[in-house]
Amino acid sequence: MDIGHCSYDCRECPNCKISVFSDLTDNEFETLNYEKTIVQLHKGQVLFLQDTKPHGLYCVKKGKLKVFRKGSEGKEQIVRLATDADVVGYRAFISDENYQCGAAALEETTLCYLPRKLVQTMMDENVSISKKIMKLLTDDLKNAEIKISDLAQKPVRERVAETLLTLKKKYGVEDDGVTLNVTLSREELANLVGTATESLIRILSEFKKEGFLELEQKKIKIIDELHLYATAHLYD
Amino acid sequence: MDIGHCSYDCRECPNCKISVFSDLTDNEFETLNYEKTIVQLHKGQVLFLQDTKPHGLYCVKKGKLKVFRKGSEGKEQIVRLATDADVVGYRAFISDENYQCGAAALEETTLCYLPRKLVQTMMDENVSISKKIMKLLTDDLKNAEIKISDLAQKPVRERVAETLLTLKKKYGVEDDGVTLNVTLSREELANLVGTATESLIRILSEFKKEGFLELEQKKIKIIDELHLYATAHLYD
DNA sequence: TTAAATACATGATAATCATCATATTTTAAA
DNA sequence: TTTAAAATATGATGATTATCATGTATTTAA
Repeated sequence: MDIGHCSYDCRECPNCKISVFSDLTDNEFETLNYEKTIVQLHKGQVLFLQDTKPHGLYCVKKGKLKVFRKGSEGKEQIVRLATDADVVGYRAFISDENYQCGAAALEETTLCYLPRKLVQTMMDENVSISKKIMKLLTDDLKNAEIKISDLAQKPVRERVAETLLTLKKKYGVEDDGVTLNVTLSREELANLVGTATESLIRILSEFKKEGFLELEQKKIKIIDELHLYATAHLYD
Repeated sequence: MDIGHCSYDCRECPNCKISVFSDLTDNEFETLNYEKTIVQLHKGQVLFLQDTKPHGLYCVKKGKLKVFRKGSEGKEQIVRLATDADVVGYRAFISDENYQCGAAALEETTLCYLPRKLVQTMMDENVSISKKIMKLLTDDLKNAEIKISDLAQKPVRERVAETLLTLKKKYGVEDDGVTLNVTLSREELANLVGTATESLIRILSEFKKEGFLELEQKKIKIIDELHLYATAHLYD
């Protein structure tokens, strides 16, 4: 994990228009520029560990991360995914508790680290930040509640279909228009769906046989999106 | 669902000391008293339905509620429980979306309904309210994330044990010190655990045979809490 | 480049869990 | 109170899913 001081103006960051920090004054941007730290993560590297204490929060400049929780048997459940302009590690930070999830990079990722004091000052001075963090929380809670009812009610096959569609929505596709723009191992995909790795693999093969997908190593191409939607039972 | 205008001063409400509205000025209390509406729900009555539009939020004065989500097969998954001083229906309200969960009373319940405008004014004028709502959100998100990893990783038996302990923590016990202070049907318990009703019933019987519980109709007595903790695998 | 390690894949099997059937008990209604 | 309806309980069965075993492919490191 490389850490270095600011090398660019946050106002130049393309995410600043859509992120939590979009409505800052010039003064606030100056402070942000000065106080923030750049964090560079290689694929697989850990940003923070479950059960450790947060000292600030992270804003994703570019890259992809998984947020996961380890069960008693050591198996990890991916609870959420993050990408450009997302904020990670903010739940524990806001509620002043230890992280209950860990986070790790899915690919080369650049983040900005904002130390506790900076965030607190900004939240106190600028109401729009609180409001936007609240929006993050409600969105995350919404998705978490959907995930709960899915896990309790849908069979694995439906959840796999749904997960693939979620991945497309979250990370988009490559230039060919079909290849999911994210690289996950089968194990990670299984940990996202909430199933055994072998079951996930089997269902991917089924989907391939049925013509819904094409698989090339870790690359997944969504060929028949409509049938995926149908098997996911998303709209009924 | 009985609705009536305020008959008492919110400052008298025992929940006001611990709820979201603990740090109000006298002026704000006056407005609250005037604008709020009392809602009375009998057991089983619905407070709001999934996919409908929220117009305000509800503060539980006294009672118990379930917040649940209906799956495509009509089965409901209980996502959260509420009791005195809890706020319900606030996620959808804050993010200005339709309810994605419904809510219904588990017993005779009294709530205060705060209409949209009132809440918005109060949140704008009083920062402490936003902060406390944010705390609600982080707590709910935390619990939701735990529930996700439990559903994905723990077998039903462990989840039943954990659910019983959660119920004890949330609603406490009767004067005898062992009887759970909440009445749920077996189906509701199953919908809370995320399993089939028959499976839930079977495991309750197991726990009874093993001496962890005593069952008298809908009343559940926790006799051997330590063994329940052990089977729930909560601390490892 | 080759060997070792890791990830992926698939079959066989076993465990978990849901569903169906049915009986009993409890609750609600006539 | 009596009857009907609903909830609870339990057994039998089948489907789903996890685990284990093993083989193949892919990646990584020497």
